Amino acid sequence: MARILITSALPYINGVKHLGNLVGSQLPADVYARYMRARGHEVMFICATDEHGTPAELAAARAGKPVAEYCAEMHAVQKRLADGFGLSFDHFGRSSSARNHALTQHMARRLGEAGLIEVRTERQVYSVADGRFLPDRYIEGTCPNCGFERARGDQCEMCTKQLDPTDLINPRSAISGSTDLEVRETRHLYLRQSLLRDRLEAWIDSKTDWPVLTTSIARKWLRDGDGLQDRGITRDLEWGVPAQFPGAPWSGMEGKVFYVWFDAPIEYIAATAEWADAHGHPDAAWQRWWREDLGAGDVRYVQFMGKDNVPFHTLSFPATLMGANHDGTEPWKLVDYIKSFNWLTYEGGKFSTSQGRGVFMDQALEILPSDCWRWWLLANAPESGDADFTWTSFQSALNRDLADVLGNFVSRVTKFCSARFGEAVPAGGAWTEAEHGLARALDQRLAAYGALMEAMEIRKSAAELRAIWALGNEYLQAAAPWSAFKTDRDRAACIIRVALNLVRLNAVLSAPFIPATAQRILSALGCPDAGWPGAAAEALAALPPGSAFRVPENLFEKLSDARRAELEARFAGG
RNA sequence: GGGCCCGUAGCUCAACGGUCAGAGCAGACCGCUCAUAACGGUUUGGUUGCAGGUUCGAAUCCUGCCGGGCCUACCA
Repeated sequence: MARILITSALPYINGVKHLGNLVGSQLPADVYARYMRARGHEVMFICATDEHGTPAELAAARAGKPVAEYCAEMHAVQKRLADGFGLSFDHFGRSSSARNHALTQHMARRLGEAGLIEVRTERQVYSVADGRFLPDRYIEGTCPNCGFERARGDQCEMCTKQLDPTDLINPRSAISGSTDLEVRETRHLYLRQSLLRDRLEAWIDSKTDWPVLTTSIARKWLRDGDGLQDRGITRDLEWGVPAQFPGAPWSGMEGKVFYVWFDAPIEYIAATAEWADAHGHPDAAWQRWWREDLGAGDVRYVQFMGKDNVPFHTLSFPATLMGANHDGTEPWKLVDYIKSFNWLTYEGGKFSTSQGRGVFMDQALEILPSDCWRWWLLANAPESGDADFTWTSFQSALNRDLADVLGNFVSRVTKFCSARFGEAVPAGGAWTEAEHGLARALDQRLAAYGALMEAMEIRKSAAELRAIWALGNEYLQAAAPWSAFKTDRDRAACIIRVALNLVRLNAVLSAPFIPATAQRILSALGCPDAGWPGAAAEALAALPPGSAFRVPENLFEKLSDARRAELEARFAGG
């Protein structure tokens, strides 16, 4: 039995996430976690809301609420949606938790003691009307290069020129529109990650099995220009982890908080501590996942994220953990494998909150059960390149894969048995070559499925799973119990007994992808407790003759053309 | 500007130096009738974006070009 630590990128707090966000980290992480648990491994699956930063403060202001209250509410919303999608986090924490405050400050102090933090004075744009410093992209003005009037302070979207906010002509606050801006001096803490450049590069180089997408982004940052740049890790904001605290090896940081990207990854650790607290466990319970000197030596740590998160997870966060262990007394667990994803687009374009374009998590659950979404999203996860959500593709996956191939198989087997033998696994008959052939085919596919799941090949795993579902229909067609029943009742009983067991096996194997449906099947079969199969021949005999079942309601309702067209129109945005 | 990824059957993708380039969907034909008119089988369909090069052999490696996407460090 292995011990596997899994973290999914933290969803940002300022609103409900769309399907692309879901499939970019949390959903595939969930599949992996469920699979590993099913294989009997000890799993710790952690996620949390990422609650700090300028957008959170602005969203709270727009909602007319104190930011703490806003975040608490949005956390509850995201928690409810995560539950709705069956995301099986061991803990869904909050980056604003007391645990994260303490741990972030602890890490910062350790980095300070290691000489990896320095105070720098810089000049930033301050908006008097908004009462806050403005990040570059929150300043708008006319592009000095092309004359575009709504250029952002970091870059002009029209001519793509990189800008400095002070380059803009007629600059104004993107928040309030105020032109009452001034450049003020402010002091910030910088993480001197450039000092760790060589160690980070050696560490990245040692990860020969990582996806190209992951390592190429990391190398780009390590080598681009003058190499890895130091990074400001504080901001002039109200809401966050205070950068000045008792024991801090610096002064003058009053009124400032740590940068959201500094404290967010630390929340992976803090959320595990939150988990321990919630279950009344001592610190040792979470430390054995995160500290190599306290039991994490045999942990395999896997992170799931969208490609935009890669620089922070391959460089800044490892630099933080390496630096915090400068004297060898705090060996924090570094990530062993990073699974990164491309983007999901919507009908050929981008998801857009402002335009109401694309499907968001709350809307999805109102339309159809979570497993329908899980299945399409996972079977089409953006692994090798961006993937595109279309209603046509979604309809096909739902109607063909789920309703016809899987759902109808369960239906035809249970109904046939119910009508001919009653609602219990029938006895009689012995295996023939047809059953042995089925078992051999299953063994092969099971091995392939397992290998793909171990490798986190999500799409390929889904395709293999679908092929396993199809084996049931092929077997029934070849064995034809409806014919056998007329001449050889025992033969038909044997076929249906095997088929009912295959229904059970399908439920077990499908659980990582469509957990709710798997549970419905298993409970209909009266065996909610189902272990991962070994040899197919044994798995096909797990339900003994006489064991009672009931015919479940149809597992999946199909999506009609009319309904599809209606949904297409509803979410087209614009 | 620089960097990275992608471009394979009508559609979505697989194959990552080696038997006729595969699968699902869509299309055609045949079969079955237990089942959500569901299922099974057969089959049509590709000068692998373009042009060169390396190699006994290239979708796969190299060069250039065309097209699409992403990143480029104060959004997260």
